[in-house]
Amino acid sequence: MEPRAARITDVARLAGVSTATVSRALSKPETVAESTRNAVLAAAEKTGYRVNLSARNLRRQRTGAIVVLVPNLGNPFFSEILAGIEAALSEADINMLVVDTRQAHSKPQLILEYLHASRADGIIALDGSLPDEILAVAGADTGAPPIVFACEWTPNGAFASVRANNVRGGELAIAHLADLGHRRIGMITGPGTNVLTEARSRGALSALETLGLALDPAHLFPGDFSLNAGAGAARAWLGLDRRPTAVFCQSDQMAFGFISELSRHGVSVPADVSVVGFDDIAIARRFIPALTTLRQPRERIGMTAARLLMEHVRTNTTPAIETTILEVELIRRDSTRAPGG
Amino acid sequence: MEPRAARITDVARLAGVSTATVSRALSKPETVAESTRNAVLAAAEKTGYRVNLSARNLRRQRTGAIVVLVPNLGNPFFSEILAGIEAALSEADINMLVVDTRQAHSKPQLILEYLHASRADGIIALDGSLPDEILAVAGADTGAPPIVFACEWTPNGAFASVRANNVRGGELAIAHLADLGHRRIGMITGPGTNVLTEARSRGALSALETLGLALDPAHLFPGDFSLNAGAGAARAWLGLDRRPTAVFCQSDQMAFGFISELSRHGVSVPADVSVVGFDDIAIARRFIPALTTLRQPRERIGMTAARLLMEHVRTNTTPAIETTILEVELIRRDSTRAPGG
DNA sequence: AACCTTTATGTAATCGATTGCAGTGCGGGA
DNA sequence: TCCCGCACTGCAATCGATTACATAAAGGTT
Repeated sequence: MEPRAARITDVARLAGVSTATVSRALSKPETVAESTRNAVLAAAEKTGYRVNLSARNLRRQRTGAIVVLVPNLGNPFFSEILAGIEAALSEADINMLVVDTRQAHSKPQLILEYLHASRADGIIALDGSLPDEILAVAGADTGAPPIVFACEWTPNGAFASVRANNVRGGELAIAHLADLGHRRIGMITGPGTNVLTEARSRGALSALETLGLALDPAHLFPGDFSLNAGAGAARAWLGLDRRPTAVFCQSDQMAFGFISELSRHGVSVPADVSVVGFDDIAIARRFIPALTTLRQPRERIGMTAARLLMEHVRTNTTPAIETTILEVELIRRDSTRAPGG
Repeated sequence: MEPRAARITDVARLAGVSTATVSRALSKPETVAESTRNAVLAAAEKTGYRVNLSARNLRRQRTGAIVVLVPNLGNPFFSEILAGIEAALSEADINMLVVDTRQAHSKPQLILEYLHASRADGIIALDGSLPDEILAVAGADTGAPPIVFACEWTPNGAFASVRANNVRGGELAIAHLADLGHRRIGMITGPGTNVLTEARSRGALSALETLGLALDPAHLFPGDFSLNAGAGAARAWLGLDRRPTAVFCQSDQMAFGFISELSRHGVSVPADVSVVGFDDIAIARRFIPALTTLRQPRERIGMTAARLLMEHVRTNTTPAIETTILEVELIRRDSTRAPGG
């Protein structure tokens, strides 16, 4: 047996009322008489009625979903942000659609599909480097759904965003190393065009300047946040005559790659070189050595972005270009110590 | 200016045809005359028309989305599976809804909402321990959407699933350690009720038996796949008189926790004890020491599950209770060596 | 008693696209 | 010339729920 799914008319008939009353009894219970409400609820229960969302959404002109644009779903860095977003959305009974934007540059059409009110009520972008083509559509007040950036943001600053205080993170990393007595400090950066790279670098450079320390260009290792980039930087470090005694890695992943590759060449952290990471991903406290790093509240960033977006969805407004900055925290562990120890 | 979004009637008017023709020109182009088709496409382009999905879905009686039930979105283990699912779905222009099931036991109603045809055309469950209440509904042929399990599965085996050969993984882990000369082999398991725990343990135990080795109950450390569980097992290991010379950890995370905690107590891997993990997550090759582990093709598991599900969605059939098993591979790295070396 | 509120419910239009069925016009075969 | 079939296209019903508006009944006021 496979009975057709119950519709609102079935419930109405069984309860002896009109469909309008059923609809009201379920979504605005206080507007119908108690006896009627009970009859409707009983009938709904009996028939196993569940509202048809396509019909509701069509009528209400909304979708009940927001989409999250993730630069690379396979990267575990994003999972906690997603968890935060999901937690906030599920409270409000809103669905989370997840889309990987790896193809965004080759096939922007694919992503553009989502920037449309009939797909989603709003958008959270975790990817600051979406092609201009897409940003233009998202920014125009052509009825595209509201958009909020989380963690990353766009260089032109044309959208609301929720993010960590990356500049401060860069400052704290350098200040910590300098406190320990380091004077020759290197840095492994993210991708050159990335906004996080720029912010963390700016913080680090300004701290160095304040301290009267210069950054030797040979001690600046360009990376891309990945394990392999860290390993590559390690090989560059090994090739130097005058090596930095400490290195600020702009992501934990790069720190792991760096330490790991050094270890293979018999160089030990923190004995031979101190390392600071960024992110405080779960494994950081269990790496060997446990990694000193900057914690950014990824789950909270996700939740905050989701709440901000929902607010705009609810009030049907374009998000003001506001930037919410959440603080980072230096977590001291075992990968840093005084130089030459 | 915010012009109302173009509807199909707008396109029809501009192209001088009926809405029926517009609809056909867009979704079954070969059924309309070429000249008409061009006129429609031009009109669609000019008006910026995008089909309204709620309306289409209502009429077509489908949702164009499948939902993925994730036990804990914050756990990075799942991100690669999600990436695989997303890749397969996006090819077919199907959306991926992600839902965290952490609350499934306390509020099964919340998850039940999704087991309904008006929410999603199908379901992929990454969580083998959904409450019976939910499984009953999913299994009944009450019009609930088809469901496929990925990575995990249900103990009663009542659903189709795609998974790694966990039993074989357990066997390979033990065989590898025995090959190296280990005779006293311990094991850190996952949660007692988990199907993965059962399968991996079964493989390990049968391999031990084949080799004529027994598992000392004191060498069986109950865990839960987490970093902390591994650390806890390390403390138990340290407390033993006769310690195993090798330990098979049923997840990489536990292996990291185990190695890390041992390291804090001056015990070194693999010099003092060999360790095999399970999963081959990205960091495994960069841990210190690089982790010997069993690779399971997580992305491929995700893709395969998604394709299987889509097939059933397309043909509108309940998935036969078929089990697709993908092979695991032993990756030899530096955390294992001959005992007493 | 007449009139006004308030509360509860029903009627029917509406959201936007799809598709079964019916028509139209044209070309070819008998 | 007549008829049939084919290729297109249009008409209008349909998917299922929501909600503006109308109506009815009950209660309150003067």
